[in-house]
Amino acid sequence: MPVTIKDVAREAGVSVSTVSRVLNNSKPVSSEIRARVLAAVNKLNFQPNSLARSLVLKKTRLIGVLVPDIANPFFPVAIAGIEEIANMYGYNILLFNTFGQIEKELQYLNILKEKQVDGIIKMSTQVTEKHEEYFESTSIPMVVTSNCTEREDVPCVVIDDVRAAYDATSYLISLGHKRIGMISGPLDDSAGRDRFLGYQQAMLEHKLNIDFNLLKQGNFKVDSGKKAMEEILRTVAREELPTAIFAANDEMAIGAIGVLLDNGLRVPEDISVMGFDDIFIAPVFRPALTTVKQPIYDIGAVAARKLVKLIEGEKLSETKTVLPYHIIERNSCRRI
Amino acid sequence: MPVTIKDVAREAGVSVSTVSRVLNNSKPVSSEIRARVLAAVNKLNFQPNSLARSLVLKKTRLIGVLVPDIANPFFPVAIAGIEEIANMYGYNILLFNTFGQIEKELQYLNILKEKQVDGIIKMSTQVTEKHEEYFESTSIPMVVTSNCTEREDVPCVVIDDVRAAYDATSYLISLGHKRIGMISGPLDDSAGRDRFLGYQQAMLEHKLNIDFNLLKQGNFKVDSGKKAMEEILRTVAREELPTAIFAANDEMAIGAIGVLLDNGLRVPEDISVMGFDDIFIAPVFRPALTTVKQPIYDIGAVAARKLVKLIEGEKLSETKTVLPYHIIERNSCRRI
DNA sequence: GTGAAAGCGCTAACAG
DNA sequence: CTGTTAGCGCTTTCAC
Repeated sequence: MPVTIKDVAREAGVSVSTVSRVLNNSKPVSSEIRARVLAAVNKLNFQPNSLARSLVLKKTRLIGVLVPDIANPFFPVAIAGIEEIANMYGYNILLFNTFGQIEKELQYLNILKEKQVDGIIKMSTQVTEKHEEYFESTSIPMVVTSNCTEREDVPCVVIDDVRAAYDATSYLISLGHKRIGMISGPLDDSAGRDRFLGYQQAMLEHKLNIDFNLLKQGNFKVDSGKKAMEEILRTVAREELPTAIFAANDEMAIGAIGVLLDNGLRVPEDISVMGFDDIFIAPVFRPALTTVKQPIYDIGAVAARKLVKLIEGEKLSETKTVLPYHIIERNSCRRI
Repeated sequence: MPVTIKDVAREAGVSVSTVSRVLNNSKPVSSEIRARVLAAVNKLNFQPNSLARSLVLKKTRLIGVLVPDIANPFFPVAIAGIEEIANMYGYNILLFNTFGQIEKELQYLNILKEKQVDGIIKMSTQVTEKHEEYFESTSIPMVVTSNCTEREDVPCVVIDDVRAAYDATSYLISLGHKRIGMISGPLDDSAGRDRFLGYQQAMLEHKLNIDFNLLKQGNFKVDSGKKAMEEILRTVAREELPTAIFAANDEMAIGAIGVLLDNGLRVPEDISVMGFDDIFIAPVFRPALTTVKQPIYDIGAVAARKLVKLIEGEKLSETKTVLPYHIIERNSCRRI
């Protein structure tokens, strides 16, 4: 039913190869014939079938993107960055939400292979043995973000989460805080683990005691931040409360602040709270969130740029790109 | 290089059609041969090339999704709904960010056609003549959200934005407010237009004056809410200030509240602010946002369900699905 | 410059 | 039940 290259050829009175040539500018075609072909294309409103094209070219101009949780405000921004660059180079995005489930991710990785995507961007979460197998078994270029593996051959774009968390914690310490709690992310997630490591490192290095009662693990969502804070409030005596809380992301920080406020505690007067990411809400939240700003959009954009290079066989100037972060001082932390 | 169905056939000592049959369970195959084929598939780690498959089947199991702005927290949640249902039925998502630009959207629509997607979900923004042409020219099933057209044949899933905005405004009125301003969305966006209409309707019906100085247009982003509020503050005398502001979405409401707070005005004591959408931040924001809750995830899920039905030739029980909304009373609006 | 024909990897008649 | 074969719509040698 749809019009094919054959129809165009017939209409223009030429061969299909000629049509293909003018469509792709792959070989010189006399201007007279070119015009006839173009006219036919227009008249029939022909649109090439990219499946057929891809099948012979072995190129789909498709990039698979795996995110753990698209509803987490971090990822849409990164995806926007990916999309923008990908589009610029003529690639489109096949999106998969893994819910952080490793089996789902593996399953999707297989689908991506079947769909013959030209490349894959895998955002955060862990890299398991199964992944390693996958890396071995396929030659689809892949770049990962927020999580460099030990494998030298898998390019990645990250920030230095450990150092960022170290700096954030040190910032809190420089403000005079000594009892600093942390609401961490899941420890099987690299960002979760690294940020916890950074916190630990800073505490240790400053000879500050880590009170395990002030340590809670969340899942990067608002609710888990709430729960963590509630638990701290419930289990820790008033006078033992931390003077500062470092949350592994802004969402959890916001959840924690809500609970604090609801319990008549003031932020930052009674307790300082520091976030991580600097999502859109951080500057407008009250108190405006003191946080670690990640170049979220750029993470996506750089990953996409890297992947495109990889796909097109260019050399990467560096396989691991570390992007800068900044501590943004706002109003949720105070000097004591 | 990659292993094809031919390789499997050779390995198993059967014909390609037999391999195809066991892979698709399309025809009975003796269990002995089936086992041999499966063994070969495993041994060679064969993965069918879905391009070739799609080319002959004329079915890609791909759904194109067009969103105006993936960074707007509304859409990721809707996308999650789409993804979940689509996946359940074996479809994957091709994502496009249109930035609200109509030409970009049209361009993407063409790409989707070339990519032979089985269906399209188009979220919000307008439906122009060009779109109409597109609808005419293609037979790809499409469902639109947040924006029903006059075309009876294009299924959609929406909430009644006019009535929701009407109810929201009436709610404010019922609280005793008379000077109610509005920060609307772009009027060429259906949600923007309808919500403004609903506001207008409620005001008129309650014989309340609409002060044009209290009307500002934003673009659904936090910053535009800020700007709108700043402008109102700058141009309107203190004693003429509205007692309530209705923002066309939560982001703008949050932006507005920030400006109010920064200017020493209290929310809701001095000015009430009502939002729309109930994005994740609404309940945790301070003051917790009084808003109109849309079933965001469901909008995506229902749209996807509808589209799948359409693709698979099932009858739709209704072409237009109107989902319920609810006014959520929290702390950003007060009775005066 | 242009056309004929092979083939990308798979499915689905059509025979047997 | 199983194999042979003809395409799906396109690109690309290879001749002319």
